[in-house]
Amino acid sequence: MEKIPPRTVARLIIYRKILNSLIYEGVSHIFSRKLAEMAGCTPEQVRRDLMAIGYQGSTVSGYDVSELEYSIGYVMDDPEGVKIAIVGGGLLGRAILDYCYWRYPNFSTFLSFSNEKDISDKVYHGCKCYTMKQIEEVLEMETVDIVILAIESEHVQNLANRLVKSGVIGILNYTPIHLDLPSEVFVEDMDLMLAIDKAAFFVKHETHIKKKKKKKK
Amino acid sequence: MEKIPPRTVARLIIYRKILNSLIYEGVSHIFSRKLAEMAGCTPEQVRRDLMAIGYQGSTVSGYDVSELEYSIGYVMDDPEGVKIAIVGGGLLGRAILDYCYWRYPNFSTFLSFSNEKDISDKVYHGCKCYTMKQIEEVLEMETVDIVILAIESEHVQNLANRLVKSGVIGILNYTPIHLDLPSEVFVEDMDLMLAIDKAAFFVKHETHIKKKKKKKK
DNA sequence: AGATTATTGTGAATTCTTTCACGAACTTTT
DNA sequence: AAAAGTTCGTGAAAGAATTCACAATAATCT
Repeated sequence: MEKIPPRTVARLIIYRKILNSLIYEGVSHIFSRKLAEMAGCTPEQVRRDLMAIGYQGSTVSGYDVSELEYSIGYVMDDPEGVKIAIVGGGLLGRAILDYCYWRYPNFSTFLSFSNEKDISDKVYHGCKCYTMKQIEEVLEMETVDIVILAIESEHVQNLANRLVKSGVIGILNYTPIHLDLPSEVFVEDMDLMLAIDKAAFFVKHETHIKKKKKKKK
Repeated sequence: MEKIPPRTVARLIIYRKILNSLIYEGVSHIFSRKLAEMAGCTPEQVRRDLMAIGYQGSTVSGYDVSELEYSIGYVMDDPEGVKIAIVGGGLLGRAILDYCYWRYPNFSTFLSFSNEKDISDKVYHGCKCYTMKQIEEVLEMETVDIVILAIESEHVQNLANRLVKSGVIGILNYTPIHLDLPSEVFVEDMDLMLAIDKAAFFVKHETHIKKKKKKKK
């Protein structure tokens, strides 16, 4: 399979979420125009993106919702699933855990690490909780692919190094500290303040407004 | 001033955060190479980005940290500041509020709306808290530019419409529901699960790995 | 049964972004 | 004082992503 462009990947994930809710609602087919509208992009993008995964629709009824959902999953999901841990039992960590609890599509394991006494050693939403000291020990037993970092501590870089050494290959970094890690590790800095700053700029400069639709001839 | 490319805006915000911590540490000058390393991008990108805001460095000592920080602020900040409200007093809402409390650079007002009885009518980190019912009433008195949506409710679209009608022009949407709003409104969907899905894909497909540095001749 | 309309798939054009490559300015080394 | 090494700024090339525009197809209307 050809390499899928990153922007396409991001949108495919969105389409998939929409398709799943359409399945739930009992919708059987959808046109690129409608899907684009629901996803917040253009119909052309939808069609190009689906080209990338080789899914073909019909000019009559558009795309078969279930089939398409399956096709996206086929291309994107790893058959072994993805194992995830959350580090940090504060407000944010627990918020994310709650969030995941309600709708985790294809992630097999969840683990949680935290220093908070009342959280460690419990099972929360089916998710085993440990103390931070146990990280190495636990990751020795259970493989974890992605760690969600949601702590306030200063020693995040150190912690990240420990995680990578224990076999973690992806980090979602909710701390405001930029992490420097080997390039094989996927790191996404999710700094909440940066998102606000960005919104502030675009709102004030009106740079985000799309150009007008051009007239039909 | 020429329109600043969106990617550049995103990076400028990152540079600025770094520059502020450098100021705090007493560093007076920095080279594009170092700044790039700290920001996770290339020196060429740094130099191009700074071109976009018309800041000139020196070939000898690089960029003056304070001056550059000021220049970025001059281009990006609205002199009137940005007024922000958080809707939702659950774990996520409070996490974000805590987060903002520690480091809000140039946002003037914070308001918070929530249904939780024990949160409304309080002042939290200097942030006035109201019930959701008071939204129109409060927004009539105080302008709010950006709202951070951090609720679990189903009627998010409705709520968003109300907010926009009350003058809100930007929304950071932490709910999993895609919002359909007039194109003048800046909306960023921040669905936490999508971030995980994306990480899962890139981790498993190793698409994120940069190509090797090429040899010097 | 022909004209009209809607939709997909996709080459080609366009726009946006990154990277390359090198001149100019200055410092340090030999 | 010449050579070698930095670094910045930037034109130009390369690479990605989006958008345009239209052929192909099938349904519906007149």
